[in-house]
Amino acid sequence: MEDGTWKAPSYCTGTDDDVRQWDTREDCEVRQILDRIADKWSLLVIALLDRRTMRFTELRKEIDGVSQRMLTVTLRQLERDGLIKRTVYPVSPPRVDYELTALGNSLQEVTKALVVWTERHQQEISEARTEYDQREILPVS
Amino acid sequence: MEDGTWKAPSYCTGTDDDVRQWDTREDCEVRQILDRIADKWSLLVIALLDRRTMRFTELRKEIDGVSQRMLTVTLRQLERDGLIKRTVYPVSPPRVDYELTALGNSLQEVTKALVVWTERHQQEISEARTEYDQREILPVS
DNA sequence: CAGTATCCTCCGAGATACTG
DNA sequence: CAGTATCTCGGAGGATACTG
Repeated sequence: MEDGTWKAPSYCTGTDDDVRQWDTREDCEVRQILDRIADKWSLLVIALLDRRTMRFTELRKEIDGVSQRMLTVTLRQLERDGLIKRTVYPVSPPRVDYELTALGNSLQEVTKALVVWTERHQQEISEARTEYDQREILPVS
Repeated sequence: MEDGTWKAPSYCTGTDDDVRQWDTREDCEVRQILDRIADKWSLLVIALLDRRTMRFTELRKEIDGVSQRMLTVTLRQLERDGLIKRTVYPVSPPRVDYELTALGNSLQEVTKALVVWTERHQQEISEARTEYDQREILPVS
């Protein structure tokens, strides 16, 4: 941080069997970016913008439960991180379009895999929970 | 919810060009699971358990900043979701091992991709932020 | 329409103390 | 060692009102 020395990537890629060494320091960049991506709304926004341009109100309508403020905050953060592009048309009433950048699109492919995984395994998770909860009720034989 | 009717998958897989229709309802299962996975510590725990068995204190040492309580809570949730297996050895002092289940391992592959993406693009994000912040300081020409 | 600007609430998460 | 049991607090996020 204080000097300009090269910092090794935190997720070291050695031999294929050794891709496991983590930088889990609280202040490391990966943790920070991950926290941002994995927040309450970002994943949803990124998924919805997949190969689509959307306006503010469109996004608001699609994402159940998001407040005006939080959608704005989320969009600003994503824009700041270079993941989405915000285009303002100087017309009245105002019109603002949001779309993924190339960077955002590459992230979208990864997060989509996460969503698809969740879709595909929600049943298993649901069953595991039921089983776990029943064990809790009857801990004694 | 109240009836037993079949609910279509929220992430509809129609033709390959149409994989975009989301169920973004607040109470939908995918949102709930995603919120769980994307919480502050789960991703870290899952990544660390990649092809490894670890004890409680080991995990605590590896994950910078996690409190005893939050590690316990996180591990319990992951166990409940069927993602990790908890093994208690009845010895003194107690010994508890944590490892991924098959389900947990399949998730790990997906989340690893997310971490790798973050690693690979942190520089770009960092630069985008700098540029954005400088635009903010000088909004006028 | 697409936002800001405030105010306020709630609970995720940390700190601390205790235990089988 | 591997946890529980409490208490506490900051800040993420919601509600509402206003505006270019």
